[in-house]
Amino acid sequence: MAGRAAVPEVIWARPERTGRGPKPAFTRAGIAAAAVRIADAEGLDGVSMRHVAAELGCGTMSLYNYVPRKEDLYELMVDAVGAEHEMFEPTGDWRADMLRNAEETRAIMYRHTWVPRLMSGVYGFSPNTLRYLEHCLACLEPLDAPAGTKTELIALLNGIVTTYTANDIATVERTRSMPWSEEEENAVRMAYLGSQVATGAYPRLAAAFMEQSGPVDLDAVFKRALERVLDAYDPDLR
Amino acid sequence: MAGRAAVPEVIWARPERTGRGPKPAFTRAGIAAAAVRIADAEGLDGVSMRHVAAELGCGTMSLYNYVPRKEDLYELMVDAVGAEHEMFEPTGDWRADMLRNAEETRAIMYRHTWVPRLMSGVYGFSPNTLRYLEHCLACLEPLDAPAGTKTELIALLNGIVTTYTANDIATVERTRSMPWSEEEENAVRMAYLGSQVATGAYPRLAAAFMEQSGPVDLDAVFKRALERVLDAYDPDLR
DNA sequence: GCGCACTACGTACGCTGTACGTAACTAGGA
DNA sequence: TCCTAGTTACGTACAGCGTACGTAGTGCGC
Repeated sequence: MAGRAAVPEVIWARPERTGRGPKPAFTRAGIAAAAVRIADAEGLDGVSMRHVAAELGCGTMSLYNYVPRKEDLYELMVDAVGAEHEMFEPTGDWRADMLRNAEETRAIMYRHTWVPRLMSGVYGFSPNTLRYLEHCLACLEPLDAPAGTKTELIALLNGIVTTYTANDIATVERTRSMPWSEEEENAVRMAYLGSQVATGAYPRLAAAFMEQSGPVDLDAVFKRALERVLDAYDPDLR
Repeated sequence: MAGRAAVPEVIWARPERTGRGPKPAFTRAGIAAAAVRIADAEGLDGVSMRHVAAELGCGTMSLYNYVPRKEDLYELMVDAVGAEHEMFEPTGDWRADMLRNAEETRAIMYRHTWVPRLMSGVYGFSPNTLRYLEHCLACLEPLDAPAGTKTELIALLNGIVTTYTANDIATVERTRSMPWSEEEENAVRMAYLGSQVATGAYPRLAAAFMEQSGPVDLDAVFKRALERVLDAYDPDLR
């Protein structure tokens, strides 16, 4: 093979196989699936080139025939879960459709808690990302607005889904290799937060804390935020 | 010392020093500053326990007296840049104030391009984070809404800042240890994107691409998104 | 049928986080 | 005042990481 690329490269621009030589034993999809399986089971930190290779049943360095850098493996993983998006027929109600898209993205992240951690490092623009973008634009067809505004809305919604879900999920990933549980960690953190608020150094924060009774319904908060943003882009409400 | 904690721990709940034994040679703030210096200069991947220790002029393992786990070092770093937020006197115009807060967060991220990568792994609730939250609540005092709605608005705005800025910045961090420049990488990626759109597989995306002439003004896009969200929470507009 | 592009993969290097053990130091209690 | 227990400091060591490089074998295109 002799030497990795000395020039930037998009893995999707690489043909999956060229004619010459022995038939490749694996496919990109298969590799991605293996990596996703490991990440789901052991967390993102369990995904090492060695581990993925072992899961596939090949030598570590053989993987590099398919994936030039580990970062590209991440790219493959994000694209793979992107395939879980159901690209339904738009109903004509762009608000409902976009809400559904957001809920689905959220569900994907809950299924694959490592996704948010990869989101801020990955290129974007993988095949499934592009298909999803196209799908969103199809859903937004009934919305009377310039294409630029539509893509801005899509980005905004995706951003909200990511940040709202990421914080909720982070602890799952973080505690995976720890000798204590997610609940224990959350309890300790909440205790600390309570002690800080109780010092009186943050009066308004304290008031906000007092106001809320019982645990926050994250799902409701999430939905409310989405509705607000949709409102902001709805011509019928302005 | 004998053994690290076997129970979850919030580093901020740990007293910075206890009475007994030799005086500590370093402070949390000093350690955080060293780590931030390295991350700014070499990227987040340059921040290793060894490297930070060397920057401080002490043995690697001495660091562990101050920072039980590397993750806590990240916590310190995020808190340290949080101090760069100017906690100005609220003007009474909550929209303008929140816009200013968002712009400042964005500026901080541009100064420290590694921040977004840490955002989705870190606890939150560090001292400076709490101070910032309190400050935001102070800015939102004139807004007539329940405290819950206000915190939701703050979370929403922060989320938008993070996602919008993260994507813009990711390439900087990614290409830092690569033999090619950020511009080269972006050019290659845009070329790929163009080729994909040109296949005709994504007609609506293609249309959106055609519509836009010249490079996107990211700053304008960012500001527009913020304004929309503020609209959505402005009682005067509903 | 030759050659070359390709796959496969073992070895090795420099790096990581950090467990553990030991030596030096100093504040608090007797 | 001295003793001791808790602390700091830090060298060594280990398991694991990404991946550069070299070699051996395979099969398509000329």
